[in-house]
Amino acid sequence: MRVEDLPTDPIVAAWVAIVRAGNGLIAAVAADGKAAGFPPLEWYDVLWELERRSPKRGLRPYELEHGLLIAQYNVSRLVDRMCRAGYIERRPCESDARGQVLVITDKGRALRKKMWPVYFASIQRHIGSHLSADDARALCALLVRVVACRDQEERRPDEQKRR
Amino acid sequence: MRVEDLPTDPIVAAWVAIVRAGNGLIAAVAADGKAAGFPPLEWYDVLWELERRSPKRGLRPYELEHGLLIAQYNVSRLVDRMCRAGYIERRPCESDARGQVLVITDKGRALRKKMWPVYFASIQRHIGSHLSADDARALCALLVRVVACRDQEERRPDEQKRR
DNA sequence: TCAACATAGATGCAATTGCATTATACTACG
DNA sequence: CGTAGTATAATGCAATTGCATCTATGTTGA
Repeated sequence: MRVEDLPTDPIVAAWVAIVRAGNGLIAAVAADGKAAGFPPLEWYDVLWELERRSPKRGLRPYELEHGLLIAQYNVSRLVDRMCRAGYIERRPCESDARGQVLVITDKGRALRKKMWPVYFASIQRHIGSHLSADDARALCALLVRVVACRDQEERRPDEQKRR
Repeated sequence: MRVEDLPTDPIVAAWVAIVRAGNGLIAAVAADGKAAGFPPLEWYDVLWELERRSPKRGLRPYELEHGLLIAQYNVSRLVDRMCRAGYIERRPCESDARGQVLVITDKGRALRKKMWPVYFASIQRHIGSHLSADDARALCALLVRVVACRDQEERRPDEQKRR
């Protein structure tokens, strides 16, 4: 991708650049993970959410849904697969009989620990080798503004289509 | 998304921010398109590539593959669907009997023309209302560096896993 | 208290994607 | 030339996703 190829309207150019960079990076990092024989990138995110946000507490599926921006029916099935693989566990939820609490297993913790160095190296290679720490911070600052604002907007009116 | 939620390592934070922003924006803009009754976002990209890069020439499927970062087998089937819908056409390729040339139809041009204002407004709403033109340009400059460099790397060695 | 409505999660079915492989045509080199 | 190797595109089949709907439980208010 070169600057010259982007649309002249700076906002539209930003849209194209974000989408392209996002897709390209995800594809590259996911490919490294797969080459190492790991399950999908997504599984890492779930394991990480469960591990850090649940010292003993666990997470409700809808919290995963919101945190990772996965559709509800896909959370349901992703959790199925990860339970079947033995990386996480469903437990009944004491405060709400409709719900459940998801907990990472030892096997899940072990997998996450094994995955991280690979993904870390991949991220460093694909991003870190081309941006300084300051560049990276500047990039974050800009991106955070876009996403933070968008969230607020969408959470206000009615909230049925979240993705 | 807030800066405080990002990992402390600035490179990893950039990775998270790019992925989150990319997914979030795509979901938001795609939702607007769907609400307007349009086919998937992806179709717009194909129509646009064909329209601008083919005054009379058309594009080879593998050019779409590289340009839009879609896997070869998915290009093949995406083209099927869009042909069936009448928005594009396959034509035999004169210089290479294995291949074909894709061309946008009048119906396709009309669809793209109808889609653009909707997507443009959506992009403005989700990005433009939160970034100045200069912010947007700065963002592009940073993202382009990441992606441009990554491309070069991956095109060098052997090139089997592209997206 | 109970009816009306909202929320958590699962699921049937169709559409799409990923993976592996195939068919066909081009290219290069002995 | 002829053959080994490579590039273009398609496809069978399994896995995943999207959409619509469903069940069960929680919440609210007359």
